Amino acid sequence: MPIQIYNTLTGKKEPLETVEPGRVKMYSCGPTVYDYFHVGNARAFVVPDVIKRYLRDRGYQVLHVQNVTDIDDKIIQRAQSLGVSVDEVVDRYTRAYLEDLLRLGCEMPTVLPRARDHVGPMIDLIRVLFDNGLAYAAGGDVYFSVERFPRYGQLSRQEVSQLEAGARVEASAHKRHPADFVLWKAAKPGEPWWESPWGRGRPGWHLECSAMSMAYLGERFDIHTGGADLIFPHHENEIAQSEGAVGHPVVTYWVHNGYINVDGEKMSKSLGNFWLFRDVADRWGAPVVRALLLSKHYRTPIDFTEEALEAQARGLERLYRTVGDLARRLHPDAPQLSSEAAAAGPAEQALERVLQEKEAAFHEAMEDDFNTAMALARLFELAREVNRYLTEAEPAPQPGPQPTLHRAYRLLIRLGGILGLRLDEPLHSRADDGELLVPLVDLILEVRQQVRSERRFDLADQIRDRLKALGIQVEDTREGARWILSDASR
RNA sequence: GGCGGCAUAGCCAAGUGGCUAAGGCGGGGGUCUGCAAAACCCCUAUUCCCCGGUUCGAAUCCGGGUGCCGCCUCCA
Repeated sequence: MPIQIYNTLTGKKEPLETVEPGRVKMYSCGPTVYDYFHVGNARAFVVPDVIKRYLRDRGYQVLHVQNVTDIDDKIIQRAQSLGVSVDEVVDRYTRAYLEDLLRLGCEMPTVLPRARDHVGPMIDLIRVLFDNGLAYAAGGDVYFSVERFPRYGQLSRQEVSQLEAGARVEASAHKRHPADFVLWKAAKPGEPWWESPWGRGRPGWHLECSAMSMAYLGERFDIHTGGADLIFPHHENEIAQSEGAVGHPVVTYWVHNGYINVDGEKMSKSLGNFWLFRDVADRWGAPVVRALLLSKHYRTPIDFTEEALEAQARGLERLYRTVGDLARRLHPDAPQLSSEAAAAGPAEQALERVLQEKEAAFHEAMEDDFNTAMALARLFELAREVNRYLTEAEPAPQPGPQPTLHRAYRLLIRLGGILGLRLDEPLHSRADDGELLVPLVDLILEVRQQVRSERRFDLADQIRDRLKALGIQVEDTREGARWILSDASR
């Protein structure tokens, strides 16, 4: 079945048809580097990352461009309030962005263009817009004339006349029409500037995405992503600039993710109700944040709460634990299934069937507009089926091959990987996870096992309780004790 | 004033014309276990905000209502 994508431009799900066969070109609006990013921003990074991973799994080669906005009024303000240079703000938060992006489990985009490195192409673009009669200079600024671009409003379903009537359009003495937007902004004293045919200044915010997307992806590309708050005016203006320059549609599918809410209201910098991703990741673990972002369909708003994080953490623990159990069974040193049982007993055949079923269902979910909520549900079902096999159907441990369990393990890892969840890595990790931790805990548990074999259970329990208080959860199983890092507060 | 979205169990959430309304968390009962934890099993929505309509059949389509949210200004 072809992949279905919801297109904001048409308001419908459409089958994916790429400009070039087998190749997807995707542009995503990245961060403005003036602060650490919050969970709302994180969603806008995770969504294209999952789209990319899924498309690649389906055999597409994906070229992904995600910009870094390093020219912006907010950066200038931030530099002033911190009393440091603009360059320093840009440097600091670009670094932090990349760090947090990787921690979120996102792959590096193929290209990460910075606005500062593309002022030349932006100026060229303004020239073309002048040539096409869509731009005008006024008071040192250059504006885009929305009245000269008949298709203005197509993405957000706004009419230019209605925009005029609305109370919230930015007024400016220089604008011919209230909805006109700035392409080039004259520099005030003390602000960063670039030379241009219209004097010293800097490009308008919307311009960079037009210039850089076309620079790396060409005049026609497939997918453009961003948060729903960018539909108007950012993406509307981007369409006006790009189409106004080349004379035809540039982007096929416009994909917008829903907001992250706090107490029913949009999480945003201006409201001050934001949670920085790095803070939440410190406390709950980055995978928990990522899974929560994927637990609802990408277009639906998510209310971000402690309760939701808690529920997500508990669910994920089961998933990770299942994979950990499988890994232990499959370890060369571990006691293994007898060969006759592993060969093709009814239990193995049943499990094989389940693996196929769940894999197909996972794909069915993902190809329907990247329904990660449903895909995640199939992953949970897979884990339960594997656990059921492990607890009910497993015969006495003996050496022998276990192809079904190997397949189960690989499938979980692969499907988890499409969602960007590394199920084979620890769910909780800490800054102080040194080389020492693992052998040290193993040593303690070895001694505790000795104590248990002497049936001194009160002492054994005390060790377990004390470790739990340190965030190390010990579980005794038939094959001995196992342990995971968990949140010490729970 | 214009444009758009949402309303499904105690909580979160998938499902957009027809099989038993996914899945997660929580709760109850059980199996296993020195205990605990984990895991597994069973139970936890006769019904999808309300009222009409279309249809053999609707959570799903149409009309009306109520409530909440968003965009129209920087915002992911």
